[in-house]
Amino acid sequence: MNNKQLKLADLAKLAGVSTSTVSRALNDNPLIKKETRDKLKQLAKQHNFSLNTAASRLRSQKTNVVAVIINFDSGTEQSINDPFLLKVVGEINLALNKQGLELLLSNSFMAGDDWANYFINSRRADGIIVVGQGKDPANIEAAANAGVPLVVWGDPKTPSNYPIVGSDNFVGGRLATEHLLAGGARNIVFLGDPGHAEIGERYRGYLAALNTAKAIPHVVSIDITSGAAYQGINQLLVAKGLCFDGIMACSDMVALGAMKALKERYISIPNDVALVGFDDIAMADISHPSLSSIKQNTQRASVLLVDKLLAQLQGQAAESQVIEIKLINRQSSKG
Amino acid sequence: MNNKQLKLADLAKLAGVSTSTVSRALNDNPLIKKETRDKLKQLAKQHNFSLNTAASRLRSQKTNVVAVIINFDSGTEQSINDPFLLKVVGEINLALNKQGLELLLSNSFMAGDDWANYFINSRRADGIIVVGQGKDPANIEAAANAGVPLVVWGDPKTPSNYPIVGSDNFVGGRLATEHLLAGGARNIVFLGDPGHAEIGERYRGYLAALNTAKAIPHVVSIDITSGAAYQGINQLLVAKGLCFDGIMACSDMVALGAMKALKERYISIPNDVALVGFDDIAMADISHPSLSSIKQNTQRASVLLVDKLLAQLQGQAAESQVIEIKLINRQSSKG
DNA sequence: GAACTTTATGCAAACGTTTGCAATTATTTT
DNA sequence: AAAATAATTGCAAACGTTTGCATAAAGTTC
Repeated sequence: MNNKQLKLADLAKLAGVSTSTVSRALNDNPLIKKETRDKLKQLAKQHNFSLNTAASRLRSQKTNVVAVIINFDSGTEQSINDPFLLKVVGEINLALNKQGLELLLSNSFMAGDDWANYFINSRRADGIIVVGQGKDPANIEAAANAGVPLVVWGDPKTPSNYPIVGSDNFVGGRLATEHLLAGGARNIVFLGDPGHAEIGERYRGYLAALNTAKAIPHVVSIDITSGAAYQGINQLLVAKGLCFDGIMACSDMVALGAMKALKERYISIPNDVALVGFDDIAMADISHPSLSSIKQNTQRASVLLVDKLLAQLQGQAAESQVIEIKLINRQSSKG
Repeated sequence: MNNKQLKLADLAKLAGVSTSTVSRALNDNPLIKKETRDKLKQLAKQHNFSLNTAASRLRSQKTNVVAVIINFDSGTEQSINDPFLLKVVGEINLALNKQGLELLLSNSFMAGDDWANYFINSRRADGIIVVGQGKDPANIEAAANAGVPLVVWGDPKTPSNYPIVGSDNFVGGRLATEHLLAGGARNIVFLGDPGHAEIGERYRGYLAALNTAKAIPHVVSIDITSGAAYQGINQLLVAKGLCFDGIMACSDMVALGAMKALKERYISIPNDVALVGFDDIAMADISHPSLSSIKQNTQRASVLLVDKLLAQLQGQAAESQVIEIKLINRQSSKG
């Protein structure tokens, strides 16, 4: 369309002012008289001008970009398809945009192990949001130690030198388990891998609740996928029969996989086996029977993540923070 | 950690060569002797050096970034939560990474209406991938007309001056409907909004199949959400009773919403009502009964999208391309 | 109305790469 | 061994902003 790309200097010439004035005006610098600012902004819009971010970033040493890393465990089947993690990314995107920041979506494949280097030294981004603690916090710690502005979605109770925002997974696990116990379940299976940070907390909550009720724990350790859950419950049923009357699943997708296995064998939910998931994804409400779940307030979490990152970018400290959780009682468990 | 950020000039001094040599070496320019290249790369790694992308982009006028825009219809409830769209974004991310490109995740809120200006003139990205055609192609067309390298995930049969990669939605709609007819259904409801480009094609495929079979169409137009589908089917049942024996849903999430409404009323699936969805998301296999669906090969599509964008970046033309689809026959329909 | 403060603008030097061209060195040819 | 060619490397000029400092204009105070 434009045969030649307009630059700041051209705009300045058009307006009969210096480039510094235009630059300041477009950045809304109060050093420039209000009416001059408005006039120049108008002119810029009119000529379809937009600043060259490369030049701007080079000079100002600031990118206004935040890298979001989806931190999958390698060797796990939990994939880019996990609806919950993707939902969190979506919410973070909105929260960032609201602050005028952009989102560079990344993963360990691209970023390698040295995140400080890849993102910050290279001026790709000003800070990092990590979604998911994973099993091994080495990369996160290394980045934090290198002084990178960084926040993590994960379990906020984990000791760390970087802020973690997330649900109180221990309480969530305990709440879900107490709910199952209250419904009359005595033999409750924990379905998930306690080796994973957040899930481990949910597991300890589960243990605590069982302990109080003097019930016996039983864990079926699986990947965080519905397929693995389906197989896990199937195998358990084949091997030991219906030896349980409750399942506390580490996520909704996992719960739904288990639900399928139960339904296929005409095991009544919640009468024979009661079931509680975690996350409260859209499908929890749509499944039949609908799935009781621990709702995580991802929207609030995303806003907090961004706030805390912003604080760090301005040189302030930021603390980990727990997000409230809520048990959503649906048909899969006895209210 | 490092109290001072290393730059190319420092590295050059360390190695006793000029900055141009280091620059060329790190970019693997064959002008530099192989062993010098290797030595310098080694040195860079050892000193944890990484290029300043801002400077590099400014000078080379290339960003190696691709903007991905999730193109929601405004006024629609289809949201950032849609698991299918997010899955596509995930796959695109992988495909881009494989080519050494990075993904800037964006949406209409951030980018406004003038995408050429916001992304390209400002040197935020080299090209754009739009996920979803939406109801109104004005923004896409404007960008394409401005000469922006651009590809779209959508219905490839749509006439356009930009390449669209996607499934053959017409054939998909026809296939699904024929499958329902073959199972004995005669009164098949189309559940979805035909005003949306891709869904419209599915609808026309549905009509074609019905026409051949001399069956009568019936459309329930709803938003692309499971909640809307649940309500839509519920209202239909209340108003007219069980006046249908098949549902062709415009997406799996929609189909699952409908399924819930049916199950709640003890309408047998597939005996009373057979059901086919579209997308083949993970939940289709996990729901009970499992959901027959038209599988879209998103992985292949993503690779093609990236290839075609790359072609444009190199000044070559690229054409729209149809991706094969496949009917996945599960329990929700009579095979 | 001179001395001072406040407000508004311009000058010019960065920011850290990449790259056309020139210069040097090594290799081959005559 | 000189001349010609090929293989490496270095010089220095961009790329388009932002910003500290200097300057000019306007307003205030005594």
